[in-house]
Amino acid sequence: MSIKLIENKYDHEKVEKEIIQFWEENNIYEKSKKKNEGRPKFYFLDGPPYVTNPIHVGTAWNKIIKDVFLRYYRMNGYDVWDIPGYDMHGLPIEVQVEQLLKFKTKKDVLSFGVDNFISKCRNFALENLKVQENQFINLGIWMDWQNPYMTIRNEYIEGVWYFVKKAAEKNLLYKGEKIVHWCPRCETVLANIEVTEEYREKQDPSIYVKFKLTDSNSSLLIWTTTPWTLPSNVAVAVHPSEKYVYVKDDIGNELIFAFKRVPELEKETGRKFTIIKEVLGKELEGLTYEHPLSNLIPFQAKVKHRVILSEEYVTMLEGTGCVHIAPGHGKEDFELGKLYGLPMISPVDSSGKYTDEIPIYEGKYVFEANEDIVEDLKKVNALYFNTKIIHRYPHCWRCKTPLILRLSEQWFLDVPRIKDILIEKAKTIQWFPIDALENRVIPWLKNIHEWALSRQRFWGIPLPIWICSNCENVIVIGSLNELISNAMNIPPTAQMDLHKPWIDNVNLKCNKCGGIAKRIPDVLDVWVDSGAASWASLNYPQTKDLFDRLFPSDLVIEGPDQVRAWFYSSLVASVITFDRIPFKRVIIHGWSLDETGRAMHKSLGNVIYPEEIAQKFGRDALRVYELMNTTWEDLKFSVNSLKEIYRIINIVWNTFYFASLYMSVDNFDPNIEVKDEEFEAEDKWILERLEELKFFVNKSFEKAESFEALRNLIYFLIEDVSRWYIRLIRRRVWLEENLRTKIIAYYTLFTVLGEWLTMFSVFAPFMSEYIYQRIFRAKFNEESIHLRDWPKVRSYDLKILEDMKVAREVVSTTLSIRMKRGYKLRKPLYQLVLIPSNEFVKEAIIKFNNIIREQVNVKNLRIEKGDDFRKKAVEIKPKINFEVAGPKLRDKIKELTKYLDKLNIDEVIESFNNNGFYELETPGGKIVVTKEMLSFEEKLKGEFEYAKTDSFEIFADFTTSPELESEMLVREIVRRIQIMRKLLNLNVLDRIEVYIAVPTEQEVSIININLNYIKEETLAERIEIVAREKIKGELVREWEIEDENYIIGINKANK
RNA sequence: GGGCCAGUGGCUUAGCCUGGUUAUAGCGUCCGGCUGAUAACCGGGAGGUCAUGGGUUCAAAUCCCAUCUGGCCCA
Repeated sequence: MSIKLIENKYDHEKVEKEIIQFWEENNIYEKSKKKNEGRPKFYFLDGPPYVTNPIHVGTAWNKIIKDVFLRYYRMNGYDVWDIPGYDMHGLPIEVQVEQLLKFKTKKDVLSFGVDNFISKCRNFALENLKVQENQFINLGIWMDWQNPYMTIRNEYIEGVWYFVKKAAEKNLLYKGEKIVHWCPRCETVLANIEVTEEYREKQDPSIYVKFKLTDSNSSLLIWTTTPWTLPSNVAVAVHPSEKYVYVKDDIGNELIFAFKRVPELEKETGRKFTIIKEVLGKELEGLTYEHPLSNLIPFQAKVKHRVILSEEYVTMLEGTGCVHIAPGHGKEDFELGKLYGLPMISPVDSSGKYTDEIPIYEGKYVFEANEDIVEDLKKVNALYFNTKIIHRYPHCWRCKTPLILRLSEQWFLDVPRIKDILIEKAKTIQWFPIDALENRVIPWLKNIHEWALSRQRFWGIPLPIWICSNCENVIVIGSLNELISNAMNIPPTAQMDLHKPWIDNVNLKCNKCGGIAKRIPDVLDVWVDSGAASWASLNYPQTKDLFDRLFPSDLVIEGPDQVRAWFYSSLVASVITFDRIPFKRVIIHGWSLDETGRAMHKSLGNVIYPEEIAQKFGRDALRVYELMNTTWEDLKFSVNSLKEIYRIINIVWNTFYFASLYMSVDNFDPNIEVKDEEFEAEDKWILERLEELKFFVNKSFEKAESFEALRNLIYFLIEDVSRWYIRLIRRRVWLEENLRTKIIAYYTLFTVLGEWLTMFSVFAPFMSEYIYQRIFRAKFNEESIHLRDWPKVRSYDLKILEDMKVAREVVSTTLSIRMKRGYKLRKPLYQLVLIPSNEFVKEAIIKFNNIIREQVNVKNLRIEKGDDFRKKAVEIKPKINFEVAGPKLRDKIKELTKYLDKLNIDEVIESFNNNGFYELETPGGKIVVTKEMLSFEEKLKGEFEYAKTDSFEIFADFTTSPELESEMLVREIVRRIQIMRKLLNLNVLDRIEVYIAVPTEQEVSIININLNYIKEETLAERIEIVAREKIKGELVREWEIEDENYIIGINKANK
């Protein structure tokens, strides 16, 4: 196989189209897996994306990071388990399906038929899965797309059941009455973590209400923003150690509230309060009051309303310091209710409407009832002040309905009981970034509450709990086998599907009394599904071999929101089920924001989809752009920055184009044998530099810092290969014959680029493959770059790396000196004198003196000691201090001025140092010049320029000569011919004929002397110097060189 | 209300853990140069209250405290 030419312009569309097809037709992904079968395992666990919306660039970033690590481990010889997963149950899908079907309530679902609804949900999930799957594949993400895990499959459901069963065995599963966040539209409980998603602005009444004491004219003043909870009020809480006041306002009301709230209340209500009496909160305990609506609400007549104490829940920061307590509709209220044995009243049904317990409001939606209640309070003169407030209030995260708090019976997981174990286990997981454990994970775990597992919905994993209708025995099922062996009846279904409604028809035989046990109708919180992924995705407990081989996962990678979500649910589930951690290593990546730093939201209209970017700039550019970002910092997605990356990728491409151009033209055979001593200094350097790079890249991957690896790779290619190494080997590459040194340069470049590309392929798999196929297949056996092994690292020579740094510094410093002087690079510099600051620098300069000489175009390079050379280059010029010398020398000063330039400075200085003065002999007599009369200025001699760095000083000697001038002229002419070759679009190998008309005879001889050089440089067969009117050629051009006129004509030579 | 992360020229960013000459680089901009990779490349200039205010220290972008802005999380 030979090295093929790649296009001179990077065309991402062509590249990616071809490579996608290539991978598919040749099953490259499958081969990359097969290669490592039976070798050490690497179990990657995909955090399943939820299958509703198409992915955006943030979701893409997540999978792209995963892809990089998967490729890295595959290339390092691991047998990588890489199935993707999808989270497919839950309320979000139900809500979207309901919207499609135009359903308004849960009853609509029931009348539509649960089986029909379930099948709609399943199809919806599967369709969305397909959309996302195609998007992922399209980005070049290599996962086992043929075998994804889906939370809706029977085997997966069993895995989740297994967890519930274990929880039950450990007595962590219990049924309890709790105040829960409830969505009145979806008619189900929501878990805490679902609620915090959606705090949004809502306008509510803000009312102050008088609760008149039973045996006094005074009223407790309470404040609430939820009037609809007032019918359920049974108590008022006050702070025991805060001061409370009895006041009279300017219209005769007698009120009781916290002293600290007086100023705020005066401001808000516009009333003036006169304090009558002060008491401590605890003195109010036990006072009884009348519920203002007791006439309208039958059960309120029976309640004994009283004042209770709470340090914890009474704040002086808002309200009145007298807190309305409704244990059926508030978490704190509920806690206090239990403590004081208060009645738990919750006259609101699952759809958020009042029940018949309150006949006058029966059937009314609570938020709509607010106004009625306010009116009714007004009627009985209990409403003290009424206004509106806009505050943050929880809403249903899917349907955006405001939530209510409601007492309800649910199944809970007693997580707080295993809190300490969870924290201990979390500490044995390796978290990236390392601060995440202390700063995010542990604080979250310290703060956990019980977990409400049950949902009163349809599209979810059925809770595997059966209750005996006879003896109320609770049976929890942990697998399909267990279900079958305990079932009284398995409904005949062609396809057994563990979802509702099928499962609801399975009755079990009670293992205590033999009675009939029926399943509770609830499904599981969808967060439980993914929490079991670490084993359910391996079909455990249905089959055991995968689990035994793989569990626990070696790596998971997700966003910061998963600390409280998936990382948490996985930890809880795994610890409960196996007493083991679910994964050993966690990488937490940042959040994707738009260019201005705002989170991407559909509603903000700032969502960017990967397809748009891929189409414009290519998948590799998107990947490289996202992967360059520090993984655990937020990614501000900016198209402008992405364009920069696109440019970088172009340089990468260009570098490979350069290689492919010359190697293919020269038919370079990369399979040659090369001996160590054949390498030139720059070859040795780049090869050592490559080793250093490999070392850095590996180290970065060990620290999970793939972004550092990538930055190092790109820096190396641009800075060291493209801008330096290739510049150094140019002359060797232009050599016409297949000289050994040229072959060695090719060999070196081939080696470096080959290893580099292999590492780069995990980041930019498409272009890497494309280039590999054309250039590197000529040597490497692997059918695809992705079947290659990760390059091996050896120890490397640091000294040569340091030496080259010195050489590069010399070159750039000298170029900058030339620039200052306006001295063209084409014009050779006479001499460069370097004064190294130490031995090490000196050695480096000697080692790379050829490179330096060539790069700065200098004839002589000398190394000198500083002081010696300074004398030659620096001129010391005396200056007369007229204000000192004038008065003393008077008219003789003219004489001194005349002789000033002729003074022997060394003599003068010596005399000054010895005597303090100098005697100047002039025809007009002696002049005594004192030290004070002269000052000295150090000045570089005209032909010198000077520069200094930490490592060396440079004197550049710009002395010119006819030889240097002619050399420049020759190079100028060569350059003009080269431009003309380009204009004629000639191939690098095409030969030409040249005709030149020059201004004077002098140039004729210069050109004649250098004829061979010009021929070689320009591939000219013939050069003729002719008169201006005799110029011919396909292209004729007039040129100005050093203000003189030349005419050049060129022709493609006949073969 | 609480916790965590970030704030560095017009833009994107390195450095911060482990304090130490003149704060990194790219883009953009201005000037110049090179070029057998040629719609690539190189050199130089201008451009900075290192978010703000305190503190520790001989010395702070870096460590500590407070504040502001944005993000994430919790209540």
